[in-house]
Amino acid sequence: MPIPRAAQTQRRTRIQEEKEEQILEAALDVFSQNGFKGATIDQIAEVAGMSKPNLLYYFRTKEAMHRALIERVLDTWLDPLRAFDAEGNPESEIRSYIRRKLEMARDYPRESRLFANEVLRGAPLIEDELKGPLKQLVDEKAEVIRAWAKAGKIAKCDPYHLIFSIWSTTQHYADFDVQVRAVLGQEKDGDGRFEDAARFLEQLFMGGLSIRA
Amino acid sequence: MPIPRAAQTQRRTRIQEEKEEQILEAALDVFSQNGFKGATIDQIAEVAGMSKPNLLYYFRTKEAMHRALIERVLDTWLDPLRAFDAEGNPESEIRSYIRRKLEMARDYPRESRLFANEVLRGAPLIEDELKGPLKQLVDEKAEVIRAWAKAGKIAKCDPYHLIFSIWSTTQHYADFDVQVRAVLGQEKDGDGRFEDAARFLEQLFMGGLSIRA
DNA sequence: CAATAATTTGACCGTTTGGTAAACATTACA
DNA sequence: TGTAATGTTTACCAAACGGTCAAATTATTG
Repeated sequence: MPIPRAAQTQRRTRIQEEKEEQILEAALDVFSQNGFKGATIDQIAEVAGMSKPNLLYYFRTKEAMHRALIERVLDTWLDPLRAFDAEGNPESEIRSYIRRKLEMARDYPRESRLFANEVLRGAPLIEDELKGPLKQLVDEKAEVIRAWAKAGKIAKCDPYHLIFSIWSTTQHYADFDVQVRAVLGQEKDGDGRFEDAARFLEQLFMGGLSIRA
Repeated sequence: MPIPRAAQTQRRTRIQEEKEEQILEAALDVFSQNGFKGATIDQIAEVAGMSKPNLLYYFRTKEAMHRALIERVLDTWLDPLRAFDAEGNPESEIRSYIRRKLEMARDYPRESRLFANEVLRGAPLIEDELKGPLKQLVDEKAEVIRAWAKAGKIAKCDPYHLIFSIWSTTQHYADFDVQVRAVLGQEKDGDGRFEDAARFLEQLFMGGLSIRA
């Protein structure tokens, strides 16, 4: 048989592992910068260092590539929120959640932009993920926050919007990086802006939740 | 002469005004949802209710359309920040800035997404605007905030990151609307989420800046 | 109303794009 | 080592795309 596509085989060969990894790495580069429609298979193939048909041997369509990429990244993307611990104390939990999210914006900006692009155009590929697993996870953590508020450990506030605001403020430094750099100017060009942001955001959220440091 | 392009003429006819308006309105729809590369001229023409060559009679290229659109929108987009008044008192100024930005996210989500798309892909068209006029405006307002902090009217904080955090938290409700809806579920489907968001954000920023309400 | 300028359209063009077919090369394994 | 499965490449296709052109239509004005 001439066409046993990689995706159809039962066991994955060493080559499959390597090449798929290579492709997804390249795809992350291209998709995150140009969005789904803006990215071309040729571009991804070039970055991955292989021919277009070879690439399509591993992923049958552009959409299949995008889907595989997003699903893989989504999983690790939510790790910080999953680490949010009901048993811990509010201050350190919220503090470290902000810090982790900010570190992800600094260290994995492509992943952040990939999501931003996807959500911006209506999240056609991950709608179910958002309404299902994501909502469930957020519901769970929102309950934790609400309990903290009820116990008087933090100020009463809407836990959902608290989570949204942590997401947005931290991811801003990845998604709007160009704008942030432009406004801050060249003097603050290294990763110093992340430290400043961390300091500010801690102050903002600790104060906003009436937690004195 | 057969081709006196609209853009080249000295005076604008009534028809030119109307059609260019029509086109930019349609372009806003399409560009904001699909990004620059993802949008097609045919799509815009269809939404605008005219033929593709007719559209290209008013804007010679897709990029010209995009540029015209972005420049026009950018101007009104910064109005809330411009309204930021050094003479006013910190509490009401920051409060109303947040409120205005949130209203814009609610009432002009397409404009917000247009920018998000543009900045996400590196802002090739507005790089100069960002580094010039925008930076200048932000610098100016940052100085106002810094003065407030120095006078003890608000807590000491990095004014740039304060502005970034207001931008990100408010625009989040336009740019990530799909995600917000998915997480909040259907029960909170009307514009109620904006009121909740406004309440939360006021609490967050007033507390974060040590302003008691 | 005539004539000139402005606007609109259908047909078309070259390029880019996502994807395929089939021949060729390599690897894994009996 | 031979052979079947896996992997790679060259050449190609149809559709979509940005944009052009000349002809037809409509609006403006002397």
